[in-house]
Amino acid sequence: MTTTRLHRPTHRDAFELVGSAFENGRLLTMFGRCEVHYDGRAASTLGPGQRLVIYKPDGTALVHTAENREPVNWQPPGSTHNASVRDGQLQIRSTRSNPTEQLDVLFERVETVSAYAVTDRSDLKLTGSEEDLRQWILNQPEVIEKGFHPIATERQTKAGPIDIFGEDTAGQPVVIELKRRRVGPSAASQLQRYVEAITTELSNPATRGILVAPSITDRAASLLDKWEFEYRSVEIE
Amino acid sequence: MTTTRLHRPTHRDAFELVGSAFENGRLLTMFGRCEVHYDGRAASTLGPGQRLVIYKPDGTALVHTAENREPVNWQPPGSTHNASVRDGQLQIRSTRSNPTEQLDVLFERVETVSAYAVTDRSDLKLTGSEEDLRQWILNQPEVIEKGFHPIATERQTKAGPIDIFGEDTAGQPVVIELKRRRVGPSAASQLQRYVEAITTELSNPATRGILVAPSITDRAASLLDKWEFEYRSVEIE
DNA sequence: CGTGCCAGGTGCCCT
DNA sequence: AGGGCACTTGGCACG
Repeated sequence: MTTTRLHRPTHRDAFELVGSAFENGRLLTMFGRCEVHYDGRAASTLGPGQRLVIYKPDGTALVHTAENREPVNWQPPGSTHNASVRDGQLQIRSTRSNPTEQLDVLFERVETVSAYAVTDRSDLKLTGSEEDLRQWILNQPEVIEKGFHPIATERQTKAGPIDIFGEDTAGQPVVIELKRRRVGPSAASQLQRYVEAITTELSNPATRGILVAPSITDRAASLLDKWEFEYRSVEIE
Repeated sequence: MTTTRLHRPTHRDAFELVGSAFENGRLLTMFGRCEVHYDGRAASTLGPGQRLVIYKPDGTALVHTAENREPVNWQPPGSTHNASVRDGQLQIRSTRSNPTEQLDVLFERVETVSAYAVTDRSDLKLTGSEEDLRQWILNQPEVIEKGFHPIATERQTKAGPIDIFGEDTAGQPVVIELKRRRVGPSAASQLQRYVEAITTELSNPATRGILVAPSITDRAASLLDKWEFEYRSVEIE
């Protein structure tokens, strides 16, 4: 049996199903009126209301309202779930350590519980990431400039890894920072840290910095300007 | 009736329920074997497998597997959902514009569909945010240093808004950047941009920069060192 | 609307 | 385990 469902169960019945779902590694969804208390990295309280609550076999807990992509409360993977019935409420506590945090969902009334056995899966293939942008540039270095020669990706520096490190026709070092979408000041600062690290490491003040992105804000542009860095507009394919 | 459920429905029956759920602003959950295609800011394909799919009345779509907090695929709020039956599959397409993107979920088999009417709600109260940290410091400026005098929060500069702007006992300007958790190089750079903006604006090279956070990485510390900025360790309460 | 930035960010990879 | 960073980041507040 791959699916077990209860409609308007007693707390005791819901408790039984929830407990066995946790034991057997089922994916669990619950809908009902509940309040939620979180304490850990921050602390929060969510007053009574109807929510969709999801418990995953990997320890994830999600509390969803009718709005937004983000759960209003959650617990990350690696947590352990525990159900109990007390004071006329079905309480489900999700706990983890490092950092220590716990999520309590207290159901006043459970409308629906469903437990699913998830066996069949396959992985996501995604294109259009920064990694794809990098491959595209490595295959056609001339989109940076004529004669640009890539030497390494993820080249390590004291300031962190450079997306693409290379040389121009004059043999001068070139530091390239890639972004798959419109960038602001932080990307310019990031490039600056890398260029400075390379400049110091190679003792070569002629090191160039190039920011590659589909577009750029005014503030980012003036930062590049100040540091005499360059910008290449590259549309994501 | 607040909840409608179908177990192993025909595509036609599922289509009817899904369509009316979209029309009536219901919260919808579906579990079944499906494949997913996304095209928009990036592009992705998810091969056949069992997933939990959620459609919210605000236009959100979420495709969850049995692992992780994040949906494997999704569509943000503001999208519109549309169901159809074709080629023996139940297709649900979620579309939005600006940016243009679309998500197709193709159910080969629907195990369960549930539509919930969500009427009862209340809002989240959260404590321990950066805003709380700011208020805590404004109430006790001496945690920064004896005689520190806050003048403004969110003070605007050419580089962006300063968390707390103030003066020390010598009357010198002080720029404070707050972080609620351990910080890396980007926070140091952020502080640097603000201090430079203030230094320029006030023509006062004695402007001080202070980073306030529970802890700090080595790289961030050496950046602060280089720029002669200071660091105050403040535990979140 | 775009710009900028926080988030209980999450997830991935690397050391 | 910690560091650094990308992410279809999402969400908010402000100009």
